[in-house]
Amino acid sequence: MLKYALLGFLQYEPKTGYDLKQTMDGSTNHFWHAKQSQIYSTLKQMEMDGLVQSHAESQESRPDRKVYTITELGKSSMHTWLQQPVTKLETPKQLLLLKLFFSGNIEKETILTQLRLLRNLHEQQINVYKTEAPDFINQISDENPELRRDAVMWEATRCFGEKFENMYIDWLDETIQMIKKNY
Amino acid sequence: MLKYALLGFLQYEPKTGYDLKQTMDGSTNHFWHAKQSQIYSTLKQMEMDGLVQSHAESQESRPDRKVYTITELGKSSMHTWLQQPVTKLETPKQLLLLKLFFSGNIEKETILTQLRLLRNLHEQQINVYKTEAPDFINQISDENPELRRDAVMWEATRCFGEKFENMYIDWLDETIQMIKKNY
DNA sequence: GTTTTATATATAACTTATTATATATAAAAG
DNA sequence: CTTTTATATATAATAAGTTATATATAAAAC
Repeated sequence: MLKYALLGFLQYEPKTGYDLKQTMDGSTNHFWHAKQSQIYSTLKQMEMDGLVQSHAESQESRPDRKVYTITELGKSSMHTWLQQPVTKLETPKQLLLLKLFFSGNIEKETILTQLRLLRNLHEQQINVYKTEAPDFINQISDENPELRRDAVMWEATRCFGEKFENMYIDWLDETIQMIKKNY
Repeated sequence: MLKYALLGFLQYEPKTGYDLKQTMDGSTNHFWHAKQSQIYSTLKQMEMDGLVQSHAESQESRPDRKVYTITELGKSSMHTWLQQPVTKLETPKQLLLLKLFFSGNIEKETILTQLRLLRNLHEQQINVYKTEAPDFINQISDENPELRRDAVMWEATRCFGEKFENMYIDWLDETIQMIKKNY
């Protein structure tokens, strides 16, 4: 599926693997991420499949930039994918839940410490969604009115992140209380 | 990480790869899943690493059962893992959010149809958490009082699933309204 | 002035996960 | 009585993802 994320960004403008990594880290990271090495090898595969085309751009004092441009095949392939609905529930892997599931004979305080540590991490993440993210979206949609519809979608994914983190913290608080009582 | 899921179940009793697949499908599936082939190859690797030991059990009219038993090394390895806290936020991949993020020039009705379809799937899943899952947990913890603490943990993961699905449906409803208005 | 960080690209080795396929039998369904 | 489903085990081929490493330069920090 990574190829669709890359095609998605290349629809706006040509980019290098490096650019794509930076862009993903700053936007889709909370629901789609990839390592640099995976982006490079996926781009290579995508060029072989005719979805993108690369050309070298020389720079004065840096190595050449290998800039990828989306092809017509890439555009139609992306469009087709976007039309298709998600027909199966996703059950993403959650390390914390796996650990908790088997923690029936772990000391009470060890578990509580783990849950409180995780609560801090999630609280930090909420602030990212509440401040950084909306600024970024408002800025883009003010400066580029033609991206208004895109910005609606970006805002929807930001909302999801915020809701998810709030739900997660609620659950952590309930679980901490539950373990205090019943354990 | 799959090995810890397998070790976790083998702590209760020896099982075959087939058993483990059935058990996972019926319990950890919403936060940890694996294909049969992955379970078989992971068990093989785990035996080489000394975490489990297998023995053949012959059956009258079926192929032999290859039953895996957890070793002392497996038990201590599992215990060590359970003590370690989760120190990084997980950002699980979500196909629907990726698709939505790039749906800025997809027809309104196409997106709304996709979101409504997904809403149905999540509503079905809520019922699983609200009925099937708690029954299973109550039954086990009544019949096996020594598993009371385990059942507390299982209930915590079930709660997460229920909360997650409720949050997801709320978000879908809000997003559907938002797209109706702003698109 | 030396170290660190950022820019920019890329590969090798490895781990993890998925899809497809193979064998074999018995019970249940049509 | 034929097909399908369930039980039970397993491998091959492929795809996806991670970790570690390599090269090269310039700007910024210490």
